[in-house]
Amino acid sequence: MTATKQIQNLADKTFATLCSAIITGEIKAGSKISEPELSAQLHVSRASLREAIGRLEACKLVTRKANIGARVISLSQQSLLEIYQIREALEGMAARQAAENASHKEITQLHQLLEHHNKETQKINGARYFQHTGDLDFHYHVVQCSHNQHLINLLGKDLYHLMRMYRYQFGSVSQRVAPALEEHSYVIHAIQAGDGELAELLMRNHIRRSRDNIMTLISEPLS
Amino acid sequence: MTATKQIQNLADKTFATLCSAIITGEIKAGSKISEPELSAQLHVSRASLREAIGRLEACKLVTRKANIGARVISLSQQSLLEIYQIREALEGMAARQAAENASHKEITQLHQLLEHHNKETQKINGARYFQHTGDLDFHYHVVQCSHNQHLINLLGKDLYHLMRMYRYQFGSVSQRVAPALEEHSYVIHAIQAGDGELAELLMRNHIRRSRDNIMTLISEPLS
DNA sequence: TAAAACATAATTGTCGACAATATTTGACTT
DNA sequence: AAGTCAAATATTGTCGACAATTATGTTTTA
Repeated sequence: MTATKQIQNLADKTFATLCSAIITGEIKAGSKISEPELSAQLHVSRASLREAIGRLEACKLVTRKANIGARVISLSQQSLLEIYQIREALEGMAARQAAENASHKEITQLHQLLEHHNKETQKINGARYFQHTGDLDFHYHVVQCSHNQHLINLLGKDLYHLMRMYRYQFGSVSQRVAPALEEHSYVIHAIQAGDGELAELLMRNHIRRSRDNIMTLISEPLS
Repeated sequence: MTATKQIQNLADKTFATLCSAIITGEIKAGSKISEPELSAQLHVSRASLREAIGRLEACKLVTRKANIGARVISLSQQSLLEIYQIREALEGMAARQAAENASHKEITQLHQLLEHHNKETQKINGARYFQHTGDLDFHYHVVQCSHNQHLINLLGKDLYHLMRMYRYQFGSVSQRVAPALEEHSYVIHAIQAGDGELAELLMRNHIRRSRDNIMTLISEPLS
């Protein structure tokens, strides 16, 4: 899909490893990160490890205190709410700019993506598939269409990991797969029509509904 | 004003030093960063320096390529435009949440800040003062009032330095100090009234006007 | 003369060791 | 027995050195 990962240094690989481990919960949320322990476990020097930890801090997956060390962030409903509010603002703007800047080719790809997701969700376990990759995929592509490089970096590199972490660890499979897909369709049509104002409005509504859904699921744990 | 800077390690200090140097243009935009040179100049080991550079990368002041090194970002009109668009979305949301969450005390402080800025701009060179610190100050405080910690970090720690860099190096003194102060006043009143919808709208308009002003000044350099 | 290939120099990446700080352990006092 | 202080231990911060990669400059060749 995207360009193949170019050669990367040890710190990059270590960052990728830790990133997955934190997102999936293999390294527990709220736990302390021990440099000697991890450095031995990953067969990496502390220097490379520390650089990796620095990047984890940059994308908000860990917090660091001087002379004390790094901790994986703790998940909370409040924090998740804040992230959704930021996404509403940022992805709303992304949708607006996508309507202004997306090429014909990109719009075609958006339609294809939507169709692909529709087919996938008809299969068994489609809901889960959609929840874990499909939805983020759609949002990712809309952001790309904005052609706003700062926005792409902010959402794609900084907030993306956080969102995935919450999906993995908080993530009950959503009951609103069908409505979400329909809302995606509306957004795409507004983008295709070049109506930035409408695209922003629809995207914001979509994210707000998604947020409300998650929040009620969390505050009333049913299982 | 804010809490006094607590004890910090060498990497922190080095980051602060480089941050200023880059923002003010002492280290020229687009120039390459030589680790041996800087490490000797600042009397700091390369390890500490590299950690500082990592943080510069995190707040987008430098870009890094594997095995090649770090470069200070290049300033461009396009990039500045993108930053303003992100600020419009993010600070609009901040104003909305400030209207919902700000305490009476914080609102009083906003009024005091506005009054202070009004007085300052009546003095000689007030326009320059306002341009370089006052305006950012107001926006900073509104963001604080949102009580959204993620938003505060994103705007305050990540985007703040970038904005200052553009102000310093692109920054002709604005001709719209008075209108800007008036717009600030409107935003504060909406926040005080608890009208989030209006506060967001007013803040977005304010930032958009500020953006348009800068953009025309840049594309028609008058001096 | 221009371009390719090689050798040299400089820069970034990686590592282990030492110093400074924080945490734990344990003895001692009240 | 509980609390406090001090020594001991472990963790983070900092450094200089070596390895790998990239940039430079020279020579060789078409």
